[in-house]
Amino acid sequence: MALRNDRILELKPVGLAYQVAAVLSDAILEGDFKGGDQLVEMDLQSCFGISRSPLREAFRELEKQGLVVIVPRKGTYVKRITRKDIEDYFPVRAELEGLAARMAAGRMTAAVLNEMEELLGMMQVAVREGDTKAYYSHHLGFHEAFLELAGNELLLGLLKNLRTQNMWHRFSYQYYQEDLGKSFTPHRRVLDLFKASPPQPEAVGKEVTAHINVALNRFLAYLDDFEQG
Amino acid sequence: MALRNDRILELKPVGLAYQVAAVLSDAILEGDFKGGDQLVEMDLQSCFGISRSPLREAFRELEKQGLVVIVPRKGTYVKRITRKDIEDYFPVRAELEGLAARMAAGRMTAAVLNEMEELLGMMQVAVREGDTKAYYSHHLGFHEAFLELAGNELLLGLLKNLRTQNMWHRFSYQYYQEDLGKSFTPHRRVLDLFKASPPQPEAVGKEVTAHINVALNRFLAYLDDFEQG
DNA sequence: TACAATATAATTGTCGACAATCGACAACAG
DNA sequence: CTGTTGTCGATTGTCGACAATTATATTGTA
Repeated sequence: MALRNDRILELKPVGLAYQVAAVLSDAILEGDFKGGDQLVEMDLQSCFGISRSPLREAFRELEKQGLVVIVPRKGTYVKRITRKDIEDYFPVRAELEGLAARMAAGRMTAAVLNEMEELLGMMQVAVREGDTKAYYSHHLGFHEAFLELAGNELLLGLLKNLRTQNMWHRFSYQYYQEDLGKSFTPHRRVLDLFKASPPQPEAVGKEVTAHINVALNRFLAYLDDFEQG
Repeated sequence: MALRNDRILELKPVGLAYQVAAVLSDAILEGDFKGGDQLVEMDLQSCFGISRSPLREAFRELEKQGLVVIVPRKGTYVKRITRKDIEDYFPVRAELEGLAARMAAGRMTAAVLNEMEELLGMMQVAVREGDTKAYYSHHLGFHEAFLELAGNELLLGLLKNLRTQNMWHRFSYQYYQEDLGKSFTPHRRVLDLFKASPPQPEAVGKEVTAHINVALNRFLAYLDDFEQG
């Protein structure tokens, strides 16, 4: 059998529902739909050229990600991001990432430390070059490095969901530039604490939690300007 | 307007999907389905006398609650509860409830204190009478009292989901009796700390977190006996 | 018998149509 | 003019049938 598995392009991942969910998720994250907009099944059906069944399943998927709310017999609406949502979000994420950091501190390895050091370096470069996209990407990797090390699947899943929403917040408010670089130093501190020997779980956890709560304050300050100015 | 808000009797919740989801949820919690069992659409369809569409939506609902896992093109399976699931679960819940307690401590009211005191009293009665069901119910109320007071919707939602899984664990292992009463004293301490003036958020948070992690150890000890003996 | 290829059955994925429900507006009674 | 009731259009909820995929059984061959 020569040439047997060359999906050149368009390899179907699985199921229309998941593909549609992915597309809609991106669309929402990019701001193609505004908060409060109703996702009308008939419209999207003709738009995608598919039936309503996979669409409805895609809606359920989006609801799981917290991007929409499904109101029975009314419809599916893009979730509105309020200030309170953001105020609620950060403390929860701060606490969970702090927990993850504590757990990771006890099992830190040289390999992961190197990986984080490398990512931190790339973050610094991204700051110098003003490349917000790259900064965010490496920033993401930095956090994921110790989250996975923590080895708690439930925790990992929760934080993944939360991260989606965080990305959404940032997109929604074009907060990128303001944040760029401001969070570099705290990450440096976190990594240094991870290097401590013997491990200092409590200190690392505190630092991570604090760093995220500081990010909340920066975000809220930005929101104040945004709302008033 | 005389008689304006008395729903006399249960007018239809909404939608077959939600009703089915509720029934299946109870069935899983009660152990009518074992972990790993496949929920076959055709079977349940004829069982409930409905179509497959609402069933599939109900599956998505159950997945959101963490009771099943949906494997594309394979099927929907009742989640297997492993020891690691439990080990992962408690620290996360402990951390989040600790956070909720800290937040609630700052806004505690006499009304809520009284409510918690009353619930604690009923828990004690339940212990004396060996009424596990009542104990669990009041225990639930005790926790919910300060969770709601925290005023963080996201946190409340996450913990509600987690609680469902906790209930499931207990059901799965018939852990009820062992636990009965063992957790009474810690709750007494938590409530006393909530009464402190000025409020001591850190102390309350620590106590709550610790109390839940102790519960984990009790559960794991029980599991050891269960597995070996 | 062991193993591979094929045929068959079981199960999920998708579709188009019909029914139930909701919101808005019009018609009507007071 | 105001409040209630009825009708209509729009949208979601449900259904039964068909297509695609996966799992199982059967057959053929060494």
